[in-house]
Amino acid sequence: MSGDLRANITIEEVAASAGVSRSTVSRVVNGSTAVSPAALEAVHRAIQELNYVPNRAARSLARRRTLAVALVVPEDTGRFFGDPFFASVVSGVHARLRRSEYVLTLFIASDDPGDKMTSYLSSGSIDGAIIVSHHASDTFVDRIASAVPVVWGGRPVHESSRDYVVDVDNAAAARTATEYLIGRGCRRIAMIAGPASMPAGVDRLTGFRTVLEDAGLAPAAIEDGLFTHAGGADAMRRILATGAEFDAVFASSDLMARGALGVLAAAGLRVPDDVAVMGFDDSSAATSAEPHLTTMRQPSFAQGEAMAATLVDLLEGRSPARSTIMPTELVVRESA
Amino acid sequence: MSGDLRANITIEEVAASAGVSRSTVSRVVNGSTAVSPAALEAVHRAIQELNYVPNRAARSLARRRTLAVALVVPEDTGRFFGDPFFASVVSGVHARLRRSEYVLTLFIASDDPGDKMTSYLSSGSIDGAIIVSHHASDTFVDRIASAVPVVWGGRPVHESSRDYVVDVDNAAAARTATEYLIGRGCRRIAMIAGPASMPAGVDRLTGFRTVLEDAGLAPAAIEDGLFTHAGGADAMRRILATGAEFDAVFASSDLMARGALGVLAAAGLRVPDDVAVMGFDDSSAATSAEPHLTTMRQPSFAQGEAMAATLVDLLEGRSPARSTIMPTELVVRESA
DNA sequence: TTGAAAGCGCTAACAG
DNA sequence: CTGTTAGCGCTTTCAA
Repeated sequence: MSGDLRANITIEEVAASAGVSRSTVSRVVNGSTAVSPAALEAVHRAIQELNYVPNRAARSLARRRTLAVALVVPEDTGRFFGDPFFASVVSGVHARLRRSEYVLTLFIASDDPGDKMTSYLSSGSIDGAIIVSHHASDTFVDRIASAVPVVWGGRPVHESSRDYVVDVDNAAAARTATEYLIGRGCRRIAMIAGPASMPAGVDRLTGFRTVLEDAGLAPAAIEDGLFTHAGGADAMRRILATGAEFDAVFASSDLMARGALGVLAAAGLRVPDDVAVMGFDDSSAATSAEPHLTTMRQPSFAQGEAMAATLVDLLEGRSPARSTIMPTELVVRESA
Repeated sequence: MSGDLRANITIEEVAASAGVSRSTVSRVVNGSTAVSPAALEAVHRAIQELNYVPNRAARSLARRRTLAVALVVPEDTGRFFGDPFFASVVSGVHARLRRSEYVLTLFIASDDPGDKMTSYLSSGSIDGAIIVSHHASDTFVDRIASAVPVVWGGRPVHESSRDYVVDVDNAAAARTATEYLIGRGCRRIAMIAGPASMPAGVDRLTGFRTVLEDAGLAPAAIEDGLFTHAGGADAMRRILATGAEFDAVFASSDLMARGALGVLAAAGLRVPDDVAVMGFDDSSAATSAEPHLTTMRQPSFAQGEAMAATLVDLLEGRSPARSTIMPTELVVRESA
């Protein structure tokens, strides 16, 4: 059993069964139009009957493509896997890829220049990559982007004209969130921001600041929550420790908001009565939080699908949009 | 750029450069011993100089193997990605695979009998699989296991003599945890268990019950927390709602324990003063919880490595142990 | 519209 | 120990 070949039927057998040549079978499999209806029909029947599935290695070899794309995850896997937002993005990527001929390989990238990453990439193990969560300090992303076509989930730290990106308008979304808080009567709003090394973190902070400024308000506090649960909790503790007064906290991710919630509860503060809490993402963390989070929804699954679709288009020679901006939406629940 | 071939050098060029035949190069690449020191040396130099990396599709085609293994994730991705325990397992799997010739593909499996999963598996897209988080109701696992060699992370629901599994002694670990709680003076212990459809959930519950029985104690309550954060919180609420008295709660995972912690705090109960809380896993959730969780450590990264190692051995014709039981360890922090 | 033929880059007998 | 010889299963000119 171990590793041996399942005697799959080949294109040759399909051809024989359909009474045509290999070439013709190949043509119908690959959707060429130059096939007579009769042949088409015969081949389809043969494929059906024999349950033919093309051998991917052979195709790959002949076409000089790997038919695989990588989902690039930073070596610090907790950063990625810890956030339910990404679970949903991955589902979307997978869903779209499933309808394509590409498989999704998991690629945990490290910044160690000594690792075999580059040789892996250039050995043609991958036709393209989707890079989702990266910091300014991650140098591996450049190595990857220079080796294969890349689609970015969220605008990259170093933007270049060759980039393809799927994103939301983070600044606008943060503005909407902040305006909601102000509309609700909050005046001393603290922010638990994402790291300054990540575009999403920066853009949301910018949106927040803009609205506050326009309203003639000053941030009650701003702390980096690292986009993690623990980081959000720590940030909340730091804000509490400063003794600053605040009637709301806006966290750049639901995960951080949930971390903050725990600290707030431990400090005896009521949400939303004493302090309103606003999240971002509308990931499953929003509804697993207590109380449920008011948040800005990102269409995570659709974002994943869009990333995959963009990459597939790119690899198949079509010309996808360089930038796909997905809509966000305010979701009001209990926390604010 | 899109999808085109990077003109990689081939085995032929290496052979020419080294002054030997393709076969000899192939032999050294594949570690055959039957090569003269001189040839070995020459080939190695040529490989180095030319920066040769074998084409994986060609190898795959010739060897009739895909050189890819799948990490099987249940369609409900949140179940998997939401738990930091798995982030660590995946890292371990990846780390081990990196030293092999296999790539890791992500395979989101569904129970939909109509999907193309089976044809995917039998089209030889994968040489083997690692299945990590599955319920009794997941039927896809059987389809996978009957198509390719499988290594189970945690004993499978339906055990068969052909299985290879990497696990911890869940019952023993739960016993240790429970004994610790009793030793600490707790007498009314509630449990937030994993689902009855998952072996790990069942085994831990069994361990808990055994110790209680031996001590002449009865469980204060038992609720299913679904191995999720939200499920843990809900379970805690249910326990609170019954009005049962308890001085400790033992959760089958850190994630559930953290969910419970939030509810406890909201209810005004002090941990560990009013109630001791014990987790399981020692994942990052243990230290992102407030207070930090006392828990049973599982060597998650090593478990991942062991799973991958077992699968690689299997695929390469070696005979790995059918069962690898990894050690657990009590980690005392603040919560109990 | 179709088939023949020539590979894609590598492995694996089989001789020698 | 090493080279020769066949493929692995599919795509893709090139003629017909």
